[in-house]
Amino acid sequence: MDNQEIRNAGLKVTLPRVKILELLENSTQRHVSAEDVYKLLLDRGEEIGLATVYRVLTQFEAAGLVTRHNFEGGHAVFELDRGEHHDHIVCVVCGKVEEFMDATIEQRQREVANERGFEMADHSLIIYGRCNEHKDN
Amino acid sequence: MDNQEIRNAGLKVTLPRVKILELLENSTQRHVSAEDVYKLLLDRGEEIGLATVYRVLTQFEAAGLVTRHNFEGGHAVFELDRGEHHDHIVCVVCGKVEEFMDATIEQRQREVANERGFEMADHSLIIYGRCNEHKDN
DNA sequence: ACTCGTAATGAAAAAGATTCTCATCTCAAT
DNA sequence: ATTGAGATGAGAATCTTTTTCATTACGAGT
Repeated sequence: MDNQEIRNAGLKVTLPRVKILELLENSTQRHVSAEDVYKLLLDRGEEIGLATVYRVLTQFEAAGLVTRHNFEGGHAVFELDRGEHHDHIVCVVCGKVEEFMDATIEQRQREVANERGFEMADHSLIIYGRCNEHKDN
Repeated sequence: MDNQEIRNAGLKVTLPRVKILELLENSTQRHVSAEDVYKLLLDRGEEIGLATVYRVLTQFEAAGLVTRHNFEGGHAVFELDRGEHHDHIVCVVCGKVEEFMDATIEQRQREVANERGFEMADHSLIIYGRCNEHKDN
């Protein structure tokens, strides 16, 4: 379970780390900022310092447990890695985020990289648009 | 020339705006942060306040003159729009940035958005990889 | 060219996000 | 249980960006 994942990451199994990982697994929000994590933990009665939240999230990222996204808004959001890769589409009006995976795009990205002598390691694709409810505005 | 572009954006033609636009056109760096712009202007002997640089860049973005990128690093970078849209491929070893445009990917993005009830307004695609000289490492 | 109202600027303060410092505490190997 | 390395918490510090507000500059109309 959690403890093993943390251990595998080469980190000591501490209460803050366990609680943060639990929260990421159980939260209804898929994309949370450090501040979000801090507050959600408070709601659950866990008083874990904000600095620790930042530290742990950064460590989880380095360990490949979570991914950090630099969406717009001046702050990073984190997402628990669940194996399956996907990209994001964000509503510029309400901020709603949906996920998608498109084989054609994935394939072409790899080709584009190769054509330019690059070996693709990773990529970040975010589509911005107006969702159903905000197409007018 | 510049003045007209600024006027077309619905902005008054002021010295700071002209100087910043000039700098973006002549700079060798394609991607500059607000801080970069501020310092490059200082180097040229133009003392324009940092707050003004932020304001003007934001206005230029709203006017479609420049694009704001949220690369990693905790700060935004701006790039002068030269008409032709393109995405970026970044070498994770040396930081080299190349630009590309792929019609297939562009097309699929629009389709993916539509399939999900979104109307695409913009997108950000960054491929990370190892360039020619760093494929080993 | 001159006047005048509006919009723009600069400096400093404020706000927001993230990192750092350091004294204290906790995990886990012995 | 002991102990030392690593982790934590609180607050300070740093960095980026925005806001405030008094002053200044643009440009429309004369």
